[in-house]
Formats: sequence, C-alpha cells, structure tokens
Amino acid sequence: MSGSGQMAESTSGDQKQASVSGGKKSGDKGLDAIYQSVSDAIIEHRLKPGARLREDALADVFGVSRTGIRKVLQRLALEQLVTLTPRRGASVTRPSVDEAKDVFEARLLVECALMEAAAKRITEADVEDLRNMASQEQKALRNREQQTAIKLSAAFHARLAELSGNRTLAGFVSQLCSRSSLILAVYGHSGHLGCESHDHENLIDLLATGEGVRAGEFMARHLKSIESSLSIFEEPEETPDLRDIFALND
Amino acid sequence: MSGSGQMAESTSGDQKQASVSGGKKSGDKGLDAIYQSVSDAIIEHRLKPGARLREDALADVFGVSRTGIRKVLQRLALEQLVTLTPRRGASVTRPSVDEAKDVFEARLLVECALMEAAAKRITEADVEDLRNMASQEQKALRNREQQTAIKLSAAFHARLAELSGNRTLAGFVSQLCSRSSLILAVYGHSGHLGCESHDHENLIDLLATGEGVRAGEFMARHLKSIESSLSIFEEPEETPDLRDIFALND
DNA sequence: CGCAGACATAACGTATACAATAACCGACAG
DNA sequence: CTGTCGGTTATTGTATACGTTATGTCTGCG
Repeated sequence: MSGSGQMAESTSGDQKQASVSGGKKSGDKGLDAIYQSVSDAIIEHRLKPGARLREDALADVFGVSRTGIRKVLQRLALEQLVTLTPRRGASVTRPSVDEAKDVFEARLLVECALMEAAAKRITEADVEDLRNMASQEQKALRNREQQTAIKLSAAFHARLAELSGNRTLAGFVSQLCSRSSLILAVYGHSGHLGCESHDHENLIDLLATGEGVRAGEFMARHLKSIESSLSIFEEPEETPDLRDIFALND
Repeated sequence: MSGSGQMAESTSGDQKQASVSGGKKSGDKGLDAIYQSVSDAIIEHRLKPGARLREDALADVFGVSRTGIRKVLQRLALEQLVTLTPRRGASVTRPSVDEAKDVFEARLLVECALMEAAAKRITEADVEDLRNMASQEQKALRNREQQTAIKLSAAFHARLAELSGNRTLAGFVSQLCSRSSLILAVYGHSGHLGCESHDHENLIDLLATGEGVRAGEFMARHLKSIESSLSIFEEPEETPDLRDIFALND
C-alpha cells in the first residue's frame, strides 16, 4: 500500500462536476493517501521511533513535491506521531516515559468512561463489525504478523470509541491509540504484544449484552495490563537532556 | 491586530514579528506568533464564526507569504477552529449542534476527572496564579470586555487542566476550551457570558484545600450551567442540510 | 599526531510563480 | 422578462527555486 495510491492526473476528459451532492470532503487529492501510508507505516513499526523522515526522500517516493510532504508531516506532528525539529527535519517520535504515562492515563480515563455510552448505542451491525476486527487481529497474531496486529488493535480501540457517538472524544482516542502503538514499539517487549489475550472478545460480549459499567471496568483492567506489560525505564539517551545534566540555563 | 507580542517559547530565542522579506535573523519562524494572533482573534470573537480567512489577505496583514499562512491555517483546522473547504478557502468554524454537545460532554468527562489530580498537585504558586487569572477575568467582566473575558475564561480552564500534570490531557482540554469559545459565540446569548458568577473563585478554594472530589463535582455543575445557558437550537441555515431535508442518499 | 577552523554539501524554511477550479457576471435566446 | 450558457476573475493547490543553516570532512598548524 505504500508508494502507489495516488490518482493519476491524466486528463480524464469528461470529469464534470457530479459533486454537487456527492463526495463528502474528497478535496484532498492524494495527500490523505500519503498521510495514511506514512501513518500506517509508523503504527506498524515499519518506521521505527527515531527514524528520520527526509522531505526529499518522501517526496521522491510518493511522487509529489515537498510542499505536500510538508503538509503531511505537519499533520503527523500535530498528532504527535512525528517530531519536527526546527532545522533538522522530521523523525518518528520517540515517546518519553512521561508521555507514555500520560497517554495511558488519558486512555484509562476516556476509554473506560466511553464504554457506558457505547453499550447503550451499540447495534447488531456494530457487534458484527467488532467481532470481525477482533478475529482479524487474532489471525494476525497467530501468523506472527505483529505489525498488522498492532495496527488492528489500535483500530479496534478507536472503533470502540466511535460507538459512543462523540466524535470529538473518538478522535482523541484514535490519536491516543496511535501514540500507544509508538509506546509499544519503544517500551514493549519484542514478541509480546499488549492485547494478546482474548480481552477484545470479552469486551465485545459485555457491550453486546449492554453491561456498560462492567465493560468500563474490564477496559480499565485491559489497559492497565497493557501498561504494566511495558518496561518503562529511563532512557539513557535523550537529546535534550544535556541542559538538564549540566544545569546550563537556556 | 498585527504585531501583538506573545509569550516566547523557551526553545530558542524570541522573535518579535515577521519581518519583511529579506533577512530573518531569528531563524526560528515567527509563524507561532501569527498562529497565536489568529487564534486569539477567533477566541475573542473578533473573527466571528463563518468569517472567511483569505490566504492573500492574511499574508498581506502579517507580512509573510501564503506558505506560512497555509501552515497556520492548517494547524487551526486540525484544532477545529477553522474549517478548510477544498476549493473555497478557510473560514472560522461554525460549530454544529452535535459538535457543541460533544465538546461539552468531553469537557464534562475530562475536566472533572482532572480536578482530583489537580487538587493533589497544586502548589501555592499555582493558587496565586489562578487567583490572579480569576481576578483579571472578573475585572474584564465588570468592564464589559466580553471578548477579553471569554479568552481569560478559556485560559483559566486550560490552566486548571495543566495542574493535573498530564500534558496530553491538558492539551486536549485546551482545545476543547477554544472550541467552547466558538460555541459561545454561536449559541450564547449576547451580554450573558458563561462563567459569569464566581464559580472560578470557588473552584480555586476547593482545590487549595485539597478537596479534589468536591472540586470535580463543582466543575460538573459549572460546566452544566454553562451548557444549559446556551440556546442550542437547530440552525435553519446549514449548507449540507439539504440532503437531510430532501432525504437524498449520498 | 591531534585539534581547530573553514569549506563544501545537503537538507530545511520561505517565497514566488504557475495552473486549475469554482464563483460571479453578462449576454443571448426563448 | 426569464433562464441558461459562456466568459472572466478571483482564490486556492501545487511545484519549483532560492536562501539559510547545520553537519561532516578536509586541511593546516601547533
């Protein structure tokens, strides 16, 4: 999915405006696709934390100019997936220990609270969809496709949050899940994914039976178990530590 | 509105304003200052919802080229303060009824929960600072400077969230407060500001005495009273409503 | 032989130029 | 008089070019 995925701007001729009542916001031509590709690559750990993302290289790969790449990079930076250093370019964010703690604290607070609303609003189709996602995730895990599993797990949690009907909070959770994927990459043990057990299936069961409170409690345990499975140690190598170490004023 | 000095980031130096084309010795871009100016103007309702933000006009006003303006606009768009319509440019977001509901629901969930952590971590200096902010807000209200009061109110809530120590959630609350300011502009009664009473002072008292739970409950009442003071009615004029009205499938 | 300073290179930041598209207005026909 | 079609204009989207800065290397001097 990387590389291709941009519509060719060949003269389509009779592309009249049938968009009076058609597309939602399909204005972004190929930039959204590029964003998705890069985002997926980061979430799937194909781009590891600390990897440098040169604008020229990305522009070359995706066949657009640096202008578009900069837009994508900026969006990723606002979502905290990449870090933009003033004169040094972009790199995949390496979450700090504090960031990791904050992210999981936020998830604990928001995702659990959202379960009650989700339980009230969930439909049969939603349950079907969620079971499908969970099954795909399990399959990926069995096939040792950790990258895919991580992405699917994040998508599952994001989908869950969407059920609440609150788009604002759902978007926030989606961001948190993406960042969690980065945290997994840095502080997680290789070969030991967070959502390894059948927690997601259990979660679906609770929601399907309308047990919102129980689902929230279960989600709390689920997230705590993920967090505790991480080995959050202070990293010896942190670039801006120098000032701290030597107590130099800025 | 041009040339309003903002707080300088601690990262590297300070930049007064965007200088004319030529040597920018500051190196670091002054785009953050432009962002702050536009953001403040929106939050203070000097730019009202629906107002169009032409790139050329902004570029001319701030003395930079459209490139920088686009970056600022995009950031504002990701924070939902401006809406970017594909070929029509940027305009100040006019929050829908659903958005307003979502935002206040999110604030209710997050801000209240954060009060407990804030009560545990608050320091004397924080209390001093908060009282100062609340006093400024009251002064602005007495002087009928609604614009300033609205901005200060949003800043107060954002500052409160910062006390929790969770930067991720604090940033989220800050966004929600900015959006709330927009909601106030659309659905609030003129001459009747949300945080009119002395709720903020009471909130500080509760936090200063370590009553986190009480503070959370008070915050809940506070936010609900703001929300209920709004007149959230269905807007008769919503561009995409046509599909809804005529039940045209997409 | 080691360090320091300068130069070259490469990557980012900004501006400008070009192209595409949608809105607006005028003209013409029914 | 009205509706529709075509042209014009204005504004955004994209690309490219240029300037700035940081980094790495090379050379000269101690």
